[in-house]
Amino acid sequence: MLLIDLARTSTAVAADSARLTKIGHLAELLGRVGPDEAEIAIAYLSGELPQRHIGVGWAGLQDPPDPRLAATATLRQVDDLLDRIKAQAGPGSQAARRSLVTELFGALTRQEQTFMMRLLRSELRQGALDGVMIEAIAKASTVPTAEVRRALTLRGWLPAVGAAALSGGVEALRAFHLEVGRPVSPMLAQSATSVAAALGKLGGPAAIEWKLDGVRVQAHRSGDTVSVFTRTLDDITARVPELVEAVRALPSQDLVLDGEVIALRPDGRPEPFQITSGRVSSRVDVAQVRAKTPLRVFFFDALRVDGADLLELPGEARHAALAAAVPPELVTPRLVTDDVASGEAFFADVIRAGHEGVVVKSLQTPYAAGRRGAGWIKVKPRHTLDLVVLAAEWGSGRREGRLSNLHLGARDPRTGGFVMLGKTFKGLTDELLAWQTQRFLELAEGPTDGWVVALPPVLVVEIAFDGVQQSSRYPGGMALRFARVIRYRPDKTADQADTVDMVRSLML
DNA sequence: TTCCGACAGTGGGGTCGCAAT
DNA sequence: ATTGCGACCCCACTATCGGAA
Repeated sequence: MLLIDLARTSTAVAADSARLTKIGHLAELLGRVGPDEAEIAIAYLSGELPQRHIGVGWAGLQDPPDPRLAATATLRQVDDLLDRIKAQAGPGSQAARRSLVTELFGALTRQEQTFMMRLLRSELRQGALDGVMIEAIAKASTVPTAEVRRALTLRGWLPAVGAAALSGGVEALRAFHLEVGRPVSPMLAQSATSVAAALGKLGGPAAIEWKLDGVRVQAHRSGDTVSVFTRTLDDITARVPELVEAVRALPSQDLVLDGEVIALRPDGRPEPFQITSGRVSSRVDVAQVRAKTPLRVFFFDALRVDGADLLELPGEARHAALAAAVPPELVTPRLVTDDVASGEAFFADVIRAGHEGVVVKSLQTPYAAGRRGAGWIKVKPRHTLDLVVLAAEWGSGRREGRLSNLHLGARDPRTGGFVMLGKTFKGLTDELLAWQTQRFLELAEGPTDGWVVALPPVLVVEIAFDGVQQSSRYPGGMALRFARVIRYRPDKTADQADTVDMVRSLML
């Protein structure tokens, strides 16, 4: 199949906002693709690459060569070239990559170039990714959607699942099963603003667990072989030897466990996320960083114990299996209750202990891998500050032509100026985007660089955030974590905005 | 007819490791 | 040694479609 077929389908998918129409276009194409190119087609049209990553990003895609007029590139040819790009390593690899990228784009028409550019930048913008592709695969292979989802849960990679469905139907999908050593898409949580709200959503007794501010891990054990995977299914076994040892020391020889690793201080309080993240990211001299920053693991779910797949079991049964397989010091602390007051008290204790929050979990729901299932609801405390808008950046995609990303500053009483603490684009409605674009342009002073519009510090905006972290990027040495807009504060002037000292007092 | 679950899109800060300068 | 870049950790929120209620 030719790349132009995919590019045309992508254009058609993007052209109509109706999901059923998108599914129709995608299914039509999947009906035409040969078995040897099905994985490539599914990957590209759901916004990913069979190679996952090829070491080329935004900077490596500048200045493509002139497009060709005739479309001749096949999926197989493009895939081979991406393989070669990914394979480059060592001195001279950047130049080699650049030259191969030029070769690739030089073989494409304008429409194909646009498609490839978006794909490689992870900005497909056709209103269809995995979720829509799942439906298209089901339609093209006349298989129930639930069967595709089930297989994806267990295999973790849609192109492989889709190719199987297209060539072998339901039978081929049924052949996918939980395999020790191959990661499962982890179950995700929804959010609520309070424990009471979370309990209300679930109705009835629920488990309230510590939410640790660390890195999600999925540990697999088969005999002496232990593998550890992240939320995105990357293998980090070599970086977390303490976890490998802990799992190997368990009596059970056959395990798949879900949990979190985190660096704790000697007094048991958590290190800032930056410390845990840095430790888990380190690949060189692991023994050395381990001695300095040991990791602890806390498991909260069991997907397999001693030959039994537990995914379909209710949460409480899975937890019972976990508690039987793992000693209590490796299990995430929890409270099972339907009493709002004791739940809120538990939450307050967790926050006092320095942790991120809690996850309220249904006792009934199965492990809904890869989806933000309604069975898990996270609750975190929310801080707010009144900050001053210092500048704004032009948005892209559906925010093109709108001033979107706000630069936020706190008042510095010593200088009378403002200290930037970070940016945010979150929490803005279309209406607010339109309003602020107009208002900012009225206020803007002086020329802009076409990207950032500087503003006089007069507008006050209420910002929610999860915490203050150390920063080497911003002049105050601190930045807000997960900042989002709550509302503008027209009732406040800039000299009533919160101060850097107040922000600094939150950084502990 | 209204409600709501799921999805896609739009980006945020920080860290590490590698290649280039 | 320092800088630029890609990849990955953590992530919040709104708009939209279409099935559920």
